[in-house]
Amino acid sequence: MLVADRLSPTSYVVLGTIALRGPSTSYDLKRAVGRSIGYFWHFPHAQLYSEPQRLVELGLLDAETEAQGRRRRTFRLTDAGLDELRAWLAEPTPEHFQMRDIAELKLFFNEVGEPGDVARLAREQVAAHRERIAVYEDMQARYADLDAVAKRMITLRLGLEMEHAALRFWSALLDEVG
Amino acid sequence: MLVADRLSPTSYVVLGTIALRGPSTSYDLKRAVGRSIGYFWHFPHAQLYSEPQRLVELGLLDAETEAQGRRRRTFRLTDAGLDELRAWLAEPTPEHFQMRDIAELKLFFNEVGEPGDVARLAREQVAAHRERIAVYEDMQARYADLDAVAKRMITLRLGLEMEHAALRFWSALLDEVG
DNA sequence: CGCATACGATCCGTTTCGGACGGTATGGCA
DNA sequence: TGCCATACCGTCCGAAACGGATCGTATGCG
Repeated sequence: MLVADRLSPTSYVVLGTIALRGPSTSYDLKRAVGRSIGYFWHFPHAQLYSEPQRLVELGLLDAETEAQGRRRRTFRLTDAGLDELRAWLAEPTPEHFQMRDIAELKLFFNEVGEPGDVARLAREQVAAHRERIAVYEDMQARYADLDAVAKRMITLRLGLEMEHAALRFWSALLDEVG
Repeated sequence: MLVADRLSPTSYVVLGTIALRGPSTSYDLKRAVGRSIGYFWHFPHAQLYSEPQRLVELGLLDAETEAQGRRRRTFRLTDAGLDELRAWLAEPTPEHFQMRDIAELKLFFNEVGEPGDVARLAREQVAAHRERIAVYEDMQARYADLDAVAKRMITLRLGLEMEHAALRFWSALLDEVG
């Protein structure tokens, strides 16, 4: 069995984050993911504890446990791990993105609800997307000139495009239904 | 324990789809979801067989089994089920939408890859989003004047906004690195 | 009549999920 | 110095989600 067959997107998040930050504990990963990828890829933290262990067993990471104190486990990329990550970056991406938007679901079923529901929903969504846009713009402003992270920050532009698209849609809908 | 606490978005997809189409078998649900919600909310078909049964136990659906032949089970909404659905439609939606976009993940980690990777990725994504836009536009054209489904088709507009946003982003990126 | 194909349903092992919990270090204050 | 509050850090576990494999049933066609 190919190693790559045993890997999920989660695996690559772990490999990639360690590649970017250097040797990391699970807690480091948790915080790093929370501040970055977490915004566009939902992630239960428990995975950041189990997944690295799996990757060690597959030979893509190795681990070192602190001698005393908390006995934190620090994971670092092996050569095989880096190769695997690079291969993944180079290969085609057949899956289309997936969305999970409760609001869109509610909108789809709006016929069943009360007349006012759609307007309330739209108002809420407008507010939520505005808020998120503010967060992204703030991040962009704070990191814009840090060369070290500039290349990662490009995903923020995609996030902003998406948020603006959603905002446009819900605003227009709100105009229509009042 | 409140009934609503035992419900997931999946539950509302089932309740909502039955509300829109009337009494349905699991297979009906599977096809209906595949043609509509499936485009913006990923769904393993097995759930459409287990979830209705759960909802029967919660009193939100009731079921009738064909006497002979395939003994299909047809599910219909109970009053409690309709109330539950309506309550959900009326209540606030605190969660922000979630995306899962492998391409965005790869872009975030692009520093680790080869220089050409980003351009290849962008080219792929441009093609994929163009294709999806064509599908949506086709659906829109075909159903535009069917009053029966017009209200649901509004979610298509949101889907199109999202796809165009993604397309804009990847096209611009391609211009920059391509 | 027999076979190919689409229809319809279920099973089951694996992975994900997320919330709850429990232990550990640190700094401040009494 | 000892205690407490708080942040830090890690794990567990039941419940869903997942998806692929499988299996019976009807239908149409040669």
